[in-house]
Amino acid sequence: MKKSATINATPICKIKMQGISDAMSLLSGKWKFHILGTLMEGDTLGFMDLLREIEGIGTKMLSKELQDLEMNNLVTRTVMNTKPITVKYSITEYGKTLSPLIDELAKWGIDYRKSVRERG
Amino acid sequence: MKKSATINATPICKIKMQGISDAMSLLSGKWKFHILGTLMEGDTLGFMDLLREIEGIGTKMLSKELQDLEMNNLVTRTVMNTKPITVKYSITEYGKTLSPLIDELAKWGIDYRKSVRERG
DNA sequence: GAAATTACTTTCCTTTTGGAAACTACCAAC
DNA sequence: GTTGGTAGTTTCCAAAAGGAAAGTAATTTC
Repeated sequence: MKKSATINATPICKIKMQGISDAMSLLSGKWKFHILGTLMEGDTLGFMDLLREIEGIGTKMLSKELQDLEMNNLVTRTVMNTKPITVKYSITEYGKTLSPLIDELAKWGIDYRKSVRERG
Repeated sequence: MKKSATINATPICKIKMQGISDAMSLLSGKWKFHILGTLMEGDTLGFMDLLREIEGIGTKMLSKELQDLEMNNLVTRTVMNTKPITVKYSITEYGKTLSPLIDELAKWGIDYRKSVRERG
């Protein structure tokens, strides 16, 4: 008799695994959590503000990631009627639902660093 | 006066951002959460078991990701004295600390899918 | 009119990631 | 001795991700 999947074949696990895949498809990449985390702290920030806040990011990646996040309704982009024009980015209400996840991630990372230091 | 980072320059934010980077450096990639999630359900599983449980993964990626996870003390690999030899993989106690994060991720992904369906 | 600021986009390049298929190696069953 | 199961490794390749630098375009300041 040929063996097949048993654990992940249960409906509950299948849904959970798909949830993981779905979440990762929106949030993967080097910068998304940093951008979202910064916008959660800063509420509304301009493009150059974000560029300055997020250490190491370049204009191309920032622009591309913001577009991705906007498409997925996690961030809003508003062109202000100023001279010179400015653009403000904010996190959406829906984007704010990521707050527990981002906090968990940051917390785990901080604890991990501690645990490595303790073990040496 | 030249502007510089204000939000992420605060010590608390710097630590948080580093936490995010640290966590992501261990957990990035297409398969790690799936492997860890499966091992949390299945407790101890052989290589072929994991290959069967995790839909879509191939031997190369499974092998490589398991090595990564083992190196970071999230998974243990034990060669059993059976004939033919079998290998069992389990999640470590430390690996289990990822449970809240994985649950958050899965939960958010499930909710996201729901919200997309509702909006159409 | 030259420099600086806002907000990007484009191009070119390197690195990383991931997958398919084939191969190794050991052992058991038939 | 051939098939089938264990547990991988290796090779070869394609696609995705990411970065540096230059370019675009509008306006304001000096």
